[in-house]
Amino acid sequence: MKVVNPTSRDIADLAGVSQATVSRALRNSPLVREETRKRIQQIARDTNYFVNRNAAGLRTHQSHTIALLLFDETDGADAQINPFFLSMLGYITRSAASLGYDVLISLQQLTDDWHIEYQASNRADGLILLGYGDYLTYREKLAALADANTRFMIWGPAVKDQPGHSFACDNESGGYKATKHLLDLGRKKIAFLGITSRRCPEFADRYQGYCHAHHDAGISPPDDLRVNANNKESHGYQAIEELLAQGVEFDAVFASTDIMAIGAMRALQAHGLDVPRDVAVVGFDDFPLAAHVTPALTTVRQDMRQAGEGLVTSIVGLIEGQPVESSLMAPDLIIRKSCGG
Amino acid sequence: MKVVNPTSRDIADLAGVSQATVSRALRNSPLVREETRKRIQQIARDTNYFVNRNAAGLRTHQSHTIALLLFDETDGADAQINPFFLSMLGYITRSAASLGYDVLISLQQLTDDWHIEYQASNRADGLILLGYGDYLTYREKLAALADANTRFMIWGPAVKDQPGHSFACDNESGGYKATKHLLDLGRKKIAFLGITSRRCPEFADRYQGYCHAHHDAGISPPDDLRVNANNKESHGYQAIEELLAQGVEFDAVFASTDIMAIGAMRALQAHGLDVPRDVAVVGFDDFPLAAHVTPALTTVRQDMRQAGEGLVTSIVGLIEGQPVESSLMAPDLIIRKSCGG
DNA sequence: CTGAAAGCGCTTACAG
DNA sequence: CTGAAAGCGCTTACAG
Repeated sequence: MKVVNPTSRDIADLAGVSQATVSRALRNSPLVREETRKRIQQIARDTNYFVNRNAAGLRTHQSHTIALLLFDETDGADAQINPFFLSMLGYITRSAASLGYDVLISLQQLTDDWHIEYQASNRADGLILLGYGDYLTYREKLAALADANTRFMIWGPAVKDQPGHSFACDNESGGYKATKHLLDLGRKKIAFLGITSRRCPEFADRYQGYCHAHHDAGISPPDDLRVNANNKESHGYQAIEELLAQGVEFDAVFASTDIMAIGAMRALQAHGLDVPRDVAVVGFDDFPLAAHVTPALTTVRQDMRQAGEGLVTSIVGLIEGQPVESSLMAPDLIIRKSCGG
Repeated sequence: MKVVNPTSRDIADLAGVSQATVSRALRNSPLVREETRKRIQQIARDTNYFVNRNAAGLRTHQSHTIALLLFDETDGADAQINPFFLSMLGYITRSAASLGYDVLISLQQLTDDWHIEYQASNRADGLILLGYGDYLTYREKLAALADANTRFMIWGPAVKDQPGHSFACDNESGGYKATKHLLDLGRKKIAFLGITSRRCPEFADRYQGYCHAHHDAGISPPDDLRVNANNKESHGYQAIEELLAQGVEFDAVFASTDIMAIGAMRALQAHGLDVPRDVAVVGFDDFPLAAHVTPALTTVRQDMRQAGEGLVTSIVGLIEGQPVESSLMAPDLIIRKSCGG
């Protein structure tokens, strides 16, 4: 009973059956008699036998592994991952496990030459792409992936003609809710922080929601209150300083992400302005910090659990040949303290 | 030039050499002539060929993969991972990548039957174990892992006779620094939050440091100020309520983790006590929230980068047969606002 | 420096 | 229901 690294052949010898029968028994094939199957499975358990994944994978051309590719436009020095994406990780891992898949993670610079390799090398059956980045660079890579018949799911809005499938929250609706909330509270001059170009579809969609809410309120969205800012705290900070330096008046800020919102709050506070009395602030994401800063940040929550599970279900669907549609989930406005009211 | 899923044989045909030569060329074997090697590598690039990992792994009995096993005593419902461990993830992934290893992640309940399987199935060459848990349950599992000749690194203190190797910060020194800081600020009655039993060696070590600092100051550590608490915000909260309910006096709190510290701060504030004026608070970990709560938390920082890299270097060393020692890194006291001073 | 050949440990048609 | 056999795509002794 004591074999060092048992193979299915060892189990077969122990059970007095052929190796093929062991293989069938362990995969619960109906072709093998129940009594035989149970006996074999017991022996496998007793000997700590586990099917060699490399051998099985080589035969079946499957790895039962999903590669999670996180990319970020951050500078390579710091290996800190955007906490917003990190919070999805647990859900992704768990739902992958429940469907019988392992999760391989990889951090990539957006500029890296990624990664047809994961699937081509049979390390993963499919990819989940997570990150905010420049859509134009991004898109080229997606096309290359699609060309290579790689299966992948993108976290992000379904952009017209974009290769592959995606899953995201309804960013426009989120932007609308955030802005309407501010408007309903009587705020008149709402600054928008984020990139509005089509290079960043999620931010652009949030901006669309912002505009839409203004129009519905009979206001045309003020152009001088739109500040380009990247998804970094320091950029949120700078954006506010710019606005202040220009002497533009504003009584609210809608930041495209919580990270920017927090930078913005700090800048406001550093300049002696009270949040929310002088300036109300809304973020987007509801990342872990949001509830803990002072004042607690009102924000648009994306349900990370739904996101993680949706992404995994879809990629597994793609892998297993089921039809998959890109889809959107509805975000919720989480009202805390940063808008007063 | 257009092959769908090329194998080394396809590359061989294209290059007019044998398949063996392709294999050698791609592994940069000195056995193949430079000109030949370059030509083959070029063809591989042009055709998007990547070595099939399953086949290579089957031959070599290596996966070039590290499994990262995160376990937590949290209830399974919530798949949120302790942000402290999450912050190590980026560093682990990057340093693994730089050494040519992939990272597989898995969440486990401490009660799960883990995971000889990862190595036995050839999915991973070695394991990194990350989590706080009950040492007694834990230890049994470690012994099973060691029995199965699994290579693993534990994040945590090297406990006497514990199977395997570990890497951690010097928890006792950290506890000492935190407590001495409080004592130096004139605090006299310092509550300790955490489990002090040997079931939780890291917390017990932090407590040792706490006692040690008291002794060095000529004080014997007060026993009625020691409250058992698990690594959850709610437990930190409850611990303070208990102390308050009992009417024990205290002017400072040393919590074994930032998570507990934050729960403690909230409880204090909820009861109208000012932090740090009435009660100073120190945490441990310097997890992402610590700098952002109000007042910003003074805490003992464990260098996550050093931790991640240390863990990876060690497990790769173990995999590649180099001698590896368990070791400790020095933690730093990060002074912010929660102790005044 | 290169090739022919064996074999890693499985899965699955094929035959019975 | 079970077994003998082929073959997945590599790596690496062995021979030249």
